[in-house]
Amino acid sequence: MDEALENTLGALALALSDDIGASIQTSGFVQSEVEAIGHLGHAPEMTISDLSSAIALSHAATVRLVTRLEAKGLVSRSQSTLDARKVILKLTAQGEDLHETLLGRRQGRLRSALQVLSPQEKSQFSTLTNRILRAMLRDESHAFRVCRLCDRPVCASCPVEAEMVERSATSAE
Amino acid sequence: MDEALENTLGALALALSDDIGASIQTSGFVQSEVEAIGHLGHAPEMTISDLSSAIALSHAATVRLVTRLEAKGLVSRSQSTLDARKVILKLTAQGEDLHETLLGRRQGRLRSALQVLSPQEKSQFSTLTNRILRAMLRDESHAFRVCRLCDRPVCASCPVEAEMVERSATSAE
DNA sequence: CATTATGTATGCATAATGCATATATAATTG
DNA sequence: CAATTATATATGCATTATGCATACATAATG
Repeated sequence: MDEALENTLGALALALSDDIGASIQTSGFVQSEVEAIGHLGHAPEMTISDLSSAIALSHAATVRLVTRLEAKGLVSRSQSTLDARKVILKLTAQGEDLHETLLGRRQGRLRSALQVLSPQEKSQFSTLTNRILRAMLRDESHAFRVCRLCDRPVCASCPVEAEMVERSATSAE
Repeated sequence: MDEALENTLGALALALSDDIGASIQTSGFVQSEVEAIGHLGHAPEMTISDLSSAIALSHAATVRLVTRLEAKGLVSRSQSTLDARKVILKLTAQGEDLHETLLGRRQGRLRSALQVLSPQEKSQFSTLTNRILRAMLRDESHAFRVCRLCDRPVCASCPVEAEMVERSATSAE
C-alpha cells in the first residue's frame, strides 16, 4: 500500500523538521531569523527583497527582521554602489559564528538520524532522496528556498544545484 | 561523503514540510490549528492538557486555540464524567470534514513527491524510511507528536506504532 | 522631462503566544 | 475526616512577529 509509505515519509519529514527546529530553538531565535541567517550565510550579498522572497515573508516583515538581526549584531546593512535603492545584507563575524553553530547542530541531528543505515543503505537512500528532491523543485526561486539551511561547502554535490544546472542546459538548447 | 546525504535529507525534509504547510495555508488556518485538528481527528477524546503536550504549546495558548476552534464550529468542549476538571475535546462533523480535507491534501503532496519512484524503489525506500523513523522516536509522547498528521486508517501498518509496541514488549520482559 | 516601476522603511492594527495568577476539582497525607 | 498538595482549566496582561497600507527615494522607461 502506497498510503503507508506516504504516511511514513510525512511523519519522517515532520520529525526531522521538528528536530532541526528544536536544535536551534534553544538559542532564543525565531524561525524566520534562523532562516535568514541560513540564507545570508549561504549566499552573501543579498538584498532585503531577495531575502524576503527566499524566506517567504512580506517585505515589511523582512525589514523588521533585518532590523532585529542588525540590533543583535548578526547582520550588517550597507548601501549598494550600483543601485542606491538596494540594501546589501551581510553576516557579521558574530553572525557567521552563529551560522556555523546552527549548521553544526542541524547536521548533527541529520547525522544521528542516518546512523542506523549501513554504508550501502546510505548509498541506496541517497539515490532515492536525490531523485525525489530533484523532481520536487518547481523553479529557481523554489530551489533557492529549499536550500536555505544547507551546509555550503557541500553544495558542489548538491542535487538541487545539479537539477537546476541541468534544466537550464536543457532549456537553452 | 555523508555530508551530501545529510544535506539532501535535510533539504527534502524542509521541502516536504513546506509543501505540506502550503497545502493547508490556503484555507486560512494557523499551523497550531491544523495540528490540533490533526491530533483530534487521530485520537478522539483528548483533553486540553493532552493536546497541549501533543502540539508542544503552552497550556494557556492551547486553551485559546481550542476557544478559537470552538468558535469556528470545528471542535466541541464537554466535561469529563470521570474527572470534572477535564475538558473532553471532539471534532464536530464540520471539524471531521476539515480533517479529511487537510489529510487529503497532505497525502496528495506526498503521493506526488513519491511518484518518481518505481514500485521496487518505493519498497526499498519504505524499508529505509521506516528504519530511520523508528530509531528517531524518543518516547511515547514524542511518537504521538510525530504522528500528528497521519492518515488514521493506515495506522495499523505504521512503523511508529510498531516501534512503540515492540519497545513496550521488550521492556515488559 | 514626466511617468512608471522598484526597493526600502514606517504607522497601524491584528493575532498568536507566554507568564503569572485565579478557580475548581481530585488526590494525598496526617 | 480535615487539611494540604497536585492537577486541569481559564483569564489578565504584556510581548512580539506579522500583514496591509502608505510614504519616500532612486532607477528605468517613454
